[in-house]
Amino acid sequence: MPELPEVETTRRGIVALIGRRVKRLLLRERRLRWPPGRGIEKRIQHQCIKNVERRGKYLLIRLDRGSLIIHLGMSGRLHLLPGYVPPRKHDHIDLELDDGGMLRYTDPRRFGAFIWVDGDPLLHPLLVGLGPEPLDAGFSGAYLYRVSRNRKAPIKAFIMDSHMVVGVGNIYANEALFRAGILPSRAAASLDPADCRRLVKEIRQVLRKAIRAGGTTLRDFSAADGVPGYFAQTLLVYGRGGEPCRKCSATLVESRQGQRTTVFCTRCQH
DNA sequence: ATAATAACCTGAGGGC
DNA sequence: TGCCCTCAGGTTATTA
Repeated sequence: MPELPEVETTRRGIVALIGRRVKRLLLRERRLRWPPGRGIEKRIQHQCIKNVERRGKYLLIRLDRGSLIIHLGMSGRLHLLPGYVPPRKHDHIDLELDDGGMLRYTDPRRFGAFIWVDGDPLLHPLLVGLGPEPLDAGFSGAYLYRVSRNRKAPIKAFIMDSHMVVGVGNIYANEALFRAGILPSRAAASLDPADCRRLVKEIRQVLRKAIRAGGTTLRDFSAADGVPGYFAQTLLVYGRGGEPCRKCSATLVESRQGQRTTVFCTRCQH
């Protein structure tokens, strides 16, 4: 479900947690992609929430003596509720606050994660090897050119690899490659410095615009207050296979690349 | 080390 | 209405 813009939208929707205190954690289902550690309920109880951050597609909720690492997987959502609401199917975790509010974690497919860590969350094995944030200065054309040398993998798979750069999922990989005029199937190493500069520029731009729009809502994504994202109206290729290219009117081609639907224009992308 | 595939899950939608 | 198939915004583990 969520790529970087949707996770960032979620983060902004839950910053109101800061300064509030945990009354208790209610775990109805612990069979997630990475299960919450044993004893998480006891460890988090009565702690004050200090900050709400994001690293790639991970949300980091920092408390007095430790942090929550939350990943939404494909179908995860977080909702900040002002008071008690009866839980529905797939409402796996409630973080109850001492003022009566609660943060509810919902995830039908259970590909997500809700983990407690005592130490620095950035040193957790899931986070420690991650590539640069795409909106930080460390993600530059020069960087992409350097790390893609001798890499035969398709450039689309390459930019979706979180060890190269975080936050780029299937929607925005398709969109950025179209905007940069680069075919998704090209070997990463075949990009020259100008290609890399263009691609980095378009990745950054499309992510920034999507954040501004509140993310992309295709089926079920919404911000923590329930408001959907509006970036779907801006998508140029994703979900448009067989339809005319918005730049040149040629029919967009849809194929499958590494189990992922890939859409591109053979006239605009080379 | 790198690249390709399988695996983890549930739900929605299409064809019959 | 039901059954079977495919697909879905992610990531790791396993295999060559």
